[in-house]
Amino acid sequence: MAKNLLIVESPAKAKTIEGYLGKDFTVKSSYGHIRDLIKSEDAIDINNNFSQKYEVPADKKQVVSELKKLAKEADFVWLASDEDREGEAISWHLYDTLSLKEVNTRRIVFHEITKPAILRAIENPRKIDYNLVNAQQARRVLDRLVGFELSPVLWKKVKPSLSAGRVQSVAVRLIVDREREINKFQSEAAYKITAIFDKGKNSFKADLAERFSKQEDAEKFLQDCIKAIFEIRSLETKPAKRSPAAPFTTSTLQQEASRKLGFSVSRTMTVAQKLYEAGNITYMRTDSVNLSDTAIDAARAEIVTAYGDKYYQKRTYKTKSAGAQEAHEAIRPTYFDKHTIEGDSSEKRLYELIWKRAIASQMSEAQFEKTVAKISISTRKEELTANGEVMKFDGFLKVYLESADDDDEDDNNSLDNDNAILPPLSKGQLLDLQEMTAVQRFSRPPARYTEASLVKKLEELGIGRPSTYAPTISTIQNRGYVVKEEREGKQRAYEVLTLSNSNITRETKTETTGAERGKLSPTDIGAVVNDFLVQYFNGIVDFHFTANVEKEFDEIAQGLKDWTEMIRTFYAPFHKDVESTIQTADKATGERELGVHPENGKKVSVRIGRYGPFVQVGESNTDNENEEKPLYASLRTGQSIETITLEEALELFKLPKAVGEFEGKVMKVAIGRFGPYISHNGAFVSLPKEIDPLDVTEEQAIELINAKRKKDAEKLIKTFDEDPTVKVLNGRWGPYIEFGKQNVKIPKDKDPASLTFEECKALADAAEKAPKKSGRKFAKKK
DNA sequence: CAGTGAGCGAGCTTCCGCTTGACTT
Repeated sequence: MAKNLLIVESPAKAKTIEGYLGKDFTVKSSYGHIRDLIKSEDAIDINNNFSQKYEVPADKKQVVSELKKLAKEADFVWLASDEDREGEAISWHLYDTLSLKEVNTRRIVFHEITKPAILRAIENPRKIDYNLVNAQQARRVLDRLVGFELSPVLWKKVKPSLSAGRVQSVAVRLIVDREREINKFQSEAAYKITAIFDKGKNSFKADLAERFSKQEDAEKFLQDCIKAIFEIRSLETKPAKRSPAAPFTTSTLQQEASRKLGFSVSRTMTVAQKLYEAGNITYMRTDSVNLSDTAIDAARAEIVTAYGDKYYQKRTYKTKSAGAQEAHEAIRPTYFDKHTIEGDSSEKRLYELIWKRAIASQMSEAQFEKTVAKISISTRKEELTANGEVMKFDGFLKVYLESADDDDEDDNNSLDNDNAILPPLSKGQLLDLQEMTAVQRFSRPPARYTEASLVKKLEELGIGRPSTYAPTISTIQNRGYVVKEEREGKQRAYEVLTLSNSNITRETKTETTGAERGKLSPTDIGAVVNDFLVQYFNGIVDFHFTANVEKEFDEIAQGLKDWTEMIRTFYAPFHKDVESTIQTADKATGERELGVHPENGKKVSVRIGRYGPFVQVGESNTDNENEEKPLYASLRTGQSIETITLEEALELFKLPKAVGEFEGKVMKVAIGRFGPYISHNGAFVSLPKEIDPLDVTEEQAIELINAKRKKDAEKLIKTFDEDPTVKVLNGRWGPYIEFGKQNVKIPKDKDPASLTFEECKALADAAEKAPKKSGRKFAKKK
């Protein structure tokens, strides 16, 4: 039996370290935290210095008992969890739960998984740092108190099962605020002037910094240019340079994989996890941009061999994010000489991205020569500007260029042609105008957040951690606060004036604007919950709340502050707010009056109900028995109680409507949870997007029903005489049986075409009896 | 899933941060 037990957080790390340490060491993993606060409300005793009740969750029992057994047999136990607040707490929980003794327990830390770093750590053991543990307890207790006191307020005042927390509620707030900025935004149009000078390969572009908001001013400008003389008044050339970006952290990896590979934040993490477990990259949940010395050496060797000395530039990076705890290295390839890896295409692509970014981070800067030519116009006081850029040395750009977010590229400034190459020019040179255009451009509203740009923002605010960015984004979507949507763009007309051959022509063109994919927008419930929290708990959803408490956690970690004192100071007023809100606040429904019905003069209003947002026509609580009951209609997907108009709301009452008959049964069009559909004789057919549910014709409906039947028939493998509702079908994941409301997968060793009814029944019964594994948390209510 | 919205009340929901699989009609 090994004399030493060393415990780290991650099993992949354990494997690597075991290789470095030889047979005197058994290296095991705790799989993260092994204990947590008990689930019930009495986990924290408010009246007894916030003392906590912990338990080992069911899925950690096995890990703990194995570690306990090994710890008993070992001479020394080395606690090697990460060197940050959470890691220190993990060590303490291990110490406590495994009943370790101080004499044979060692706490060690390292920031990189390299042999020298591990050996150095083993030579420098220390004791558990209880200040750091206390800081973690403060963090844990604060989050529990906030989450478990705020959420029930929402259950009472908004809707059951909702949630609020220090991190998620701010994430939702960012998205709600952004949506309102967009709704409020008034687009302004202005004419942008661009000129093309000279011919053939000498031709180049120049533009005007000023824009004209009135068409007649733009036209006047072009008019003035017909007879003008264009002369280069000044010519300035200066060197410019560009430096590589730091190697990836979790957040920057998520952003770049989203922009360059189109990965969602959670997909990036799943793929990165595979790369990590296969030993191809370092740990993927990190806030550090630091590379180990061995990594820098390996990168240098790689760069010098592949590109030569002058491409190498040793660089060290400093983190910019406020809350960084830097327990790990930056994300980098384990071996820089491994250019490609085994794996599926997403693993290969993500690895390539990581490899390039890490390599580029140790390369020399790219050098440019920037030229700015100012061109005077004899008939006007304004000047045109031509920008040119020539790359003198590519440097790091040989391997990697960081891309920018949508909202970074700004077509409102006049520098969007600064990558162009200018022909040889000289001061005083006269230019020959080929063409000049005045194009109507519109100012753009702020961009909606993508998952990745939300992560970026949260990181800037110091909210959330590398391990929680992806889960937080899932949470706010699962709670129904936020949706990720595709938005179709709208057509917009714009004017183009062209001056060519001393002649000005005018043309109206159209462009698509506002088309978006994968952007986050708030739901009505998200907005109502947000407004409620902002009104009654502004301190908690304040963007700086986390940053402020983090400062206090740091003081606790340094031993300068008592953690119970900090929590007490926070909790007293917070709890008072909770109590008074429960007492005084009205139920939040987001109710908004749209006006009165044009025909019967009844009040039309929208609000959130048990089943989501809806319109109501007429008063609900009438004292008069004789008065008619109000009418209700649900809003459609994409509509919001905040922006819906009276006209749109009244449209909703036109459905469901009968569109005709088919095979002696009525066909009805209605809007369901998944969009507009036709119902006919107990069957349902979704309407394609391009058909407006309000003007579906009888012919269209019949056609759609027949198309659906045909498609279903293609999926069908067989049916049975015993029970025609039981079907064997070909699905997206292979063949399955539809047995009543149950879908049962057919095992690979069975041929779907030759299944008998009895076999199907047996498979369905077996699936029914099989214990429902709780992978998903969407427990269906009866 | 497939057009619901009264009011009452039992019993449920909920946080953030460490980890990895199990899961997907």
